[in-house]
Amino acid sequence: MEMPTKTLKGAATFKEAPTFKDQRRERIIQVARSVFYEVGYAGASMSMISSRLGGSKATLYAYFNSKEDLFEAIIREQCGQIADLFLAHTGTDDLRATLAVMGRELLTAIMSDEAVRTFQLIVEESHRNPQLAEMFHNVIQSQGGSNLVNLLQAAHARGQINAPNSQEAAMVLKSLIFGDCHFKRIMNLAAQPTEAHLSRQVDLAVDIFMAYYGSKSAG
Amino acid sequence: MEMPTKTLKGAATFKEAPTFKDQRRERIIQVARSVFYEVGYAGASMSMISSRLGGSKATLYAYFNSKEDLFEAIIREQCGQIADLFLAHTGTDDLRATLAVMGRELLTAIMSDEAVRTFQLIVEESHRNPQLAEMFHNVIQSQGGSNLVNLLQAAHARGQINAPNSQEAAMVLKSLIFGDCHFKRIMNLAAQPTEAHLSRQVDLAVDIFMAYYGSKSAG
DNA sequence: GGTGAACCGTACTGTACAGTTCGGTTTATT
DNA sequence: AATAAACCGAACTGTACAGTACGGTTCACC
Repeated sequence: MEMPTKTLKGAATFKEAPTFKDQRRERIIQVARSVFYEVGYAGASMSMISSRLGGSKATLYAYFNSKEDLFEAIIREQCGQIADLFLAHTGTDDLRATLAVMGRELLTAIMSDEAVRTFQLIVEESHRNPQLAEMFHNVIQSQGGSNLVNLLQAAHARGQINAPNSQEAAMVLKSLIFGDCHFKRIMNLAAQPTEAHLSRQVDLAVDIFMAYYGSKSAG
Repeated sequence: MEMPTKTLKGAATFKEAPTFKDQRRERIIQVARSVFYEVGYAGASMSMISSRLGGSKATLYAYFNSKEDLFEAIIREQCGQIADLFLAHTGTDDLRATLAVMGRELLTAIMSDEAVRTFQLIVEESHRNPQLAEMFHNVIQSQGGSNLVNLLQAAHARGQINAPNSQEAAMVLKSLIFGDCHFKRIMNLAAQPTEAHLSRQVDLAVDIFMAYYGSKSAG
């Protein structure tokens, strides 16, 4: 069903073809995303999407079998973009600095307009489509979190902190970093935080974290 | 428009009448709530509600002018019920114990099935109806939170903790108490926590909180 | 310059919904 | 028993939607 062998688009036969219809697919996702993000899943209609797209509804259905399919593709793509925000970190000797950097990264990612709206839509659809929630959580947990777990584990082994349960310690740090920003943001009760607010939040989180795990014997 | 003077229902003229139609109104809210909670706002229909209620749709509209009205009444009532879960607390000398008790109360309330579902519905509707989000947040913040702020303020004044910014300290404690339970719960990725898990979470939160604010100079 | 796939526009099918209307019926107050 | 309010059931209005059908059109490739 998918283009067997076929020289295409002038550009010779690279392994990664320039994609005749992948481009269109990408554009559909872009447009549909903006519609879903404006009016929510239930509020959006395929007619609205196709009209804003410019083409016909039939074309839309040639790329996606259903509204649900399209929505899923959008969330999937968005999760990928959020995951890309998390860089790989190797711990340095300055643990506090490393945690602060990772914390800023995490908080910035999760508080971005796109991530917040994605989260809201996932919550809205979490009954009909629980896999989306799992996927999103994996992005935050694994991409943004297992980094953290590994780092804390290493720091524990090095004796920089006393955190035998690195999973739990990572959870604590994440909770401190999020603060109540995220909670409020999800309800549209707060705008994207300023750089200053963000820094304050992360620094406080690291301070508190280190006060507990830094030196004394813990749990 | 509302029953001028009228002896009613056998029961004599108390100030708080036994309510001929308030009972029915209450029952409508009950039924509608269960429907909204099962299928969400968009997924629910007034026909479904009235049929499950037993009466006719016209009766339903005699009590509530619109679907939106009905939904709002439900959320409002639910917020009231959640607020009722928070008791008044006067600080004792044992600060840790007091914090643990309040923490358990807060976590139990916010992690209950009803509170979680209410939160999800509010998120779903937060674009169309931002006041609901505000109301919900007020319940958590003011009922469950200003207690905490006052208590921490008093503890600071008494020298039990060093937290000049009691607002911020309360935020920190709340974040620690919530942990990642709430985050996961909202996405339907976790069930109601067990008593043991709940206790562990709160005790850890209080430990970390006191490690930072308990003795040394902070912020 | 001809073949076929992708596309367009538009109209259609069938369904579902919010909210209304209305004639008949119960129920409670006098 | 008489009066009026509340209620029932069921049909109805108008709208909006997901998804399909189809004849005509572009456009890439041979």
